[in-house]
Amino acid sequence: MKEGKPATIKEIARRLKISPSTVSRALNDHPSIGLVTTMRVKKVAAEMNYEPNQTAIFFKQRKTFTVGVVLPSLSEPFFSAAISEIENVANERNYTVIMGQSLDDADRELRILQTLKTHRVDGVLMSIGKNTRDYPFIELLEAAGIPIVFFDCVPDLNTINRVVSDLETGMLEAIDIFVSCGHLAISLINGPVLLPASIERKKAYLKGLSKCGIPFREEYIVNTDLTPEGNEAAISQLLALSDRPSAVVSFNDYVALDVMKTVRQKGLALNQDIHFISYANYPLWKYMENPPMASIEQFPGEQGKKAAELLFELIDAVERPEPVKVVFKSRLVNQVS
Amino acid sequence: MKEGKPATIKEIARRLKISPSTVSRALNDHPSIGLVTTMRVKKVAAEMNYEPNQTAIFFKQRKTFTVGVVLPSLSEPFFSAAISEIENVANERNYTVIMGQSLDDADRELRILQTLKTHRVDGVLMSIGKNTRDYPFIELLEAAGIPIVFFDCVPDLNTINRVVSDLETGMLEAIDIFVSCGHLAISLINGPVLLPASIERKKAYLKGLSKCGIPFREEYIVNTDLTPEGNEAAISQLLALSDRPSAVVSFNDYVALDVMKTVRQKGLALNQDIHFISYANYPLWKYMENPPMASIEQFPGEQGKKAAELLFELIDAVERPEPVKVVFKSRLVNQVS
DNA sequence: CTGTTAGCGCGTTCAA
DNA sequence: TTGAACGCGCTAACAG
Repeated sequence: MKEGKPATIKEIARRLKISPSTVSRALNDHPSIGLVTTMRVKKVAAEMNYEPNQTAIFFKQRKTFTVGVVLPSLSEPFFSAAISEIENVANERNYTVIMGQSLDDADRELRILQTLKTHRVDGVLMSIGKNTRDYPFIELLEAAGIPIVFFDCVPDLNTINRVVSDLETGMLEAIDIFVSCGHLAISLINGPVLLPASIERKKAYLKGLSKCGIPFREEYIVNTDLTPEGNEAAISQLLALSDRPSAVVSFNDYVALDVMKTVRQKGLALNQDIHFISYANYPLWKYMENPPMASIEQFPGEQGKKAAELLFELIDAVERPEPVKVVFKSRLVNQVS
Repeated sequence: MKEGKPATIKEIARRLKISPSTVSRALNDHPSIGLVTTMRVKKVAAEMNYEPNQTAIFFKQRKTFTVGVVLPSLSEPFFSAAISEIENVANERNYTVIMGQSLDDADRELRILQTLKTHRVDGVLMSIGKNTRDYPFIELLEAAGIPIVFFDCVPDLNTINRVVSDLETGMLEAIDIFVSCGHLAISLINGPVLLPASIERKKAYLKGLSKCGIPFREEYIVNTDLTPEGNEAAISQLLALSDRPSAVVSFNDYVALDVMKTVRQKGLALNQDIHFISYANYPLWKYMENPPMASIEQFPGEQGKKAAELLFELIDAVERPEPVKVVFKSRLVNQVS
């Protein structure tokens, strides 16, 4: 009944006048231990309020049953949806999850990875920050034999495991539906020019146009730095055109929110004078009076889940397998009209 | 250069033909080691790519520099805002954060706490689930000497450390502003009757009414189970009244979203026929065409931050201090009119 | 089936 | 200023 320090194997061994290893084996249901002694040991263990000292076990087994998750932000809906699923998968397998947020700061990101390494996590899930240019952490973890799976925002390398969304499919669908509604002046409000995510969107946009036989007009692509001001500037630029677009695909729902607000303020009618589709499928559209025509869903939860499952495969693998690439096709959802 | 296993203290000792303990001390800048040897040791350590084995250190020091965070859900904006701040505080102090989500399942919640205990976390931050009726985990952690700080959704006990929001202040402000706008028929859409959060809201609502000299009408309080259907039923009930309310305080923004949608569908004009204020301050109101009049902010980030700081004080404390209770006054924000 | 011994990597006495 | 020895709690190799 002494609540002070939890009992150790040694103590319960002494109490039963048997050896510590027998106790250890009994507690772990080792086949070579007699049923009776196993029972006796377990009984006394319970009485003495025994709890295995995991830190000792981690130390001995060289395994921590812990995975690290590194994300740009924990409060962003996309990532919190992902991490929620990741926690689920880990929980099922009796792993714990350590998390860190880089806040798009490459130094902080690296520091977190360092910490995870010294904590001897068994694996890492990661989505890199916007400002991460090179990836020293890859060989850092590689050298320590810690498998890593990237998702969503991933380094552009073929040598790594990654789960990403294919932004093209959704974009093609979006343009298709715009065209089938009679729109020909279709614009793209893209993110920062250099961002891989922007480049991919632009490529998909161009492909979508050409598939529908719509000529590309340079002035129909504008960029935003993703700040509210940038978003507003971007839409203003489009609206100022002599033949302003009647349909717009925007970088993501956050951009769309700003943009649509500006449009309203300028006295234009949403879903009438001008129509929107954007990436991300913010879950609240359904409550709005004039939501975008549709959203391009990227399935953050599913991505996180898949990435986690992949990671656990790697952790359990004996041989290091070839790098895996899993692609989630983005899809148009929430069509309102 | 062997990338296989990281070097150990022993190895670098052998390489330098000195004792492991000297190496250990040198690495930790022990004052009693000569400057030269310290330098030599550090140099060789770097060469051999030495990394301290944290699991060994945790084991020996009986300290893991890890805190656990247990929340109902990781994907809910309120909690992800909190956890983001918690991670920040922990990161500053070189602690890592393990997290688990209970999904309002009391069993899962308990299991997570068990896990945290066996992982020997140095402290726990927790917001309990809606279905948690009793708190076996409190003495569980108590017995293990693990300090715990509750926040937001906390057990109703005086013996625990907790950070909570005072729901009353915001409610009083809300009713005040409603009244000053000429509303007398002020209604409350509350959550489940038994939920402490509901009870508190009701109490505040009654107090607010009486402060303004408005008689309480039983039929002006309705309850929802917080599902979309429940929310819709609640508002329908109010709208069906012969003298329906012109102002409504709702349990939270999610309820308000459903409710306002229903109101729109019934052809009533938001912010004209009927006005809303709700708890939680969902960050997207500013984008909506007809947002609620105001929101009652509960400061999730600040709560999380404060709770984390409190926890670290407890972790560092030598003596176990008296239970602390910190209250964040809720406040009306985002007034549109 | 069970006990003995050894050691994981580190910090920390105690002696020199 | 340094080294030798020990032990944290547990598991595993090797006896018996």
